[in-house]
Amino acid sequence: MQDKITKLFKAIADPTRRDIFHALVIASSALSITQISNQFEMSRQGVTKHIKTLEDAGLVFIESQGRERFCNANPKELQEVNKWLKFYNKFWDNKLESLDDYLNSKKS
Amino acid sequence: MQDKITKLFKAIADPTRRDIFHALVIASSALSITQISNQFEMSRQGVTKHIKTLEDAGLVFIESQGRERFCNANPKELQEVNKWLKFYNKFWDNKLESLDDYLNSKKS
DNA sequence: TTAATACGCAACTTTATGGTTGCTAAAATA
DNA sequence: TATTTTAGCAACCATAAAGTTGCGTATTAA
Repeated sequence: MQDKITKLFKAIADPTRRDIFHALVIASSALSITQISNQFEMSRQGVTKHIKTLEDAGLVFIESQGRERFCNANPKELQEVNKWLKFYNKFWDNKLESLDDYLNSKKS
Repeated sequence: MQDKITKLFKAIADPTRRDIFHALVIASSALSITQISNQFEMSRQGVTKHIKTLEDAGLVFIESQGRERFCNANPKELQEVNKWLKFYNKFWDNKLESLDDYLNSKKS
């Protein structure tokens, strides 16, 4: 339905999902769905949906253990965002050499 | 209604808007609404809406000249995304020192 | 001054998104 | 075994988002 990078951008475009993701990143261990939803003023189902979105985007992975599902952040996936940004960095970064490089590569 | 960073993330979460933004970044000069919409298989109004979203996010600024409205990319605004990413970089970057720094700063 | 061009505004349609509740099933506990 | 806990699934609702068409208006060109 949607390409990977779009899924990723959409996942982090929602403030609640950024919060959930952040909670998982700074957590010292994996958190169950219930543990996460207790931290938010929202139904468990609402949280579950957000986690599904994060999972689809590759930002979260889940390990089932008995009846519980432990969620882990996968911040490495944000490298994709970083890659996307990299091209545009040339246009605002202080390292103007990069822009030069880009312009030269365009000519050749 | 929405905070700045959310607007920014939502703006770049749409593939068409990323395309429009990209077209503006690599354009050698500012492009009018009509010039942009000619590059897309979409009505001019559709493009106008996207540009409004990009403008609200600070990614595009417009200079009116007569009956025309010339659009310019403002890639510098992506610094905000970069800032947001920076925190999570610690968790996947090769520079593990940064992670160390972070963990130490947590303890103290 | 007439005609064409560039554009905004408003209304409307469709589909996505964010969220809810109710129910069911599996696993853990008493 | 009976009960509580954890969580998925499905249906539903409200609002937002993506896109369209039609129309009015200012500016430029003929």
